[in-house]
Amino acid sequence: MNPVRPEFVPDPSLSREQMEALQHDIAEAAVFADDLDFDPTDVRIGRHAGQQTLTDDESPVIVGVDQAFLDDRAVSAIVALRDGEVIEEVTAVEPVEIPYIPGLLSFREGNAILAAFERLSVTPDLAVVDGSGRIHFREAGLATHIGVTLDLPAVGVAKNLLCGTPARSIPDRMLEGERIVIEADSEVTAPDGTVVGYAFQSRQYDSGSTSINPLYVSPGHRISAETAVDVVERCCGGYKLPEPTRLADRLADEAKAELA
DNA sequence: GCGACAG
DNA sequence: ATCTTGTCGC
Repeated sequence: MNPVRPEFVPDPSLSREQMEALQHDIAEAAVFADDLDFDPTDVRIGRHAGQQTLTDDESPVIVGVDQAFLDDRAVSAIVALRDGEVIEEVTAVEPVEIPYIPGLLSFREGNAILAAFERLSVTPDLAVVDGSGRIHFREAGLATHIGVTLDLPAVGVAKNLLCGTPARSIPDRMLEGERIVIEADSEVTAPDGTVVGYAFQSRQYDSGSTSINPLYVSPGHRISAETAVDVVERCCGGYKLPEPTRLADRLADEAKAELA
């Protein structure tokens, strides 16, 4: 698929000010409420896979998106799943123009991701992107940028919190399935207290001294914070990361190995 | 000025 | 994200 909003395609040659201005425009175009063409409860990946009661073409197509890097090149990988089964895999390699800058990640990785989407033949119902969505200084993280540019429902899944404040302190050990609201604070453009995402414990050990950290889930586009977590939970299959992300991560590593 | 900061 | 073997714990 191709950009529906070409004016939002990330241009790494922009000045920092221009990048931030574009993010403000993207945030205004973003929809942080459910506007999905499928029923979230029909997402059955991981442990729910195969228990589908819908016909194939009624099951939502979920794509996982992840990147790997080699020198000054970014490898973007997309894995499309329907009812827990891989139906398509694509990769794309693009040169990276700028270094990693907190808050401007989409300008570093965005073009590789969009190039991969151009190679994708199926039309996804939802994208699970590695990184933040609305949990971002200007409410325009990678998942939001990609989602709005393609007008594709998207959720952001990050392993660390970029900004925002947990409604209650995150304990050393969260219980599996537990959720803690992440609210906007003075560093986020949204009014203080706005729910911009959730800390979500997708997996946890039964006991012991070691524990797994939660995921930070936030809406990217056309989905609410609550539904974003619901669908991510339905995408998990016994591991910390949702299955679409794990598969895309592995595919990106394999594609990277082919480059070396 | 200080601290904080997805991948 | 990436560089990397063994190793501690379940």
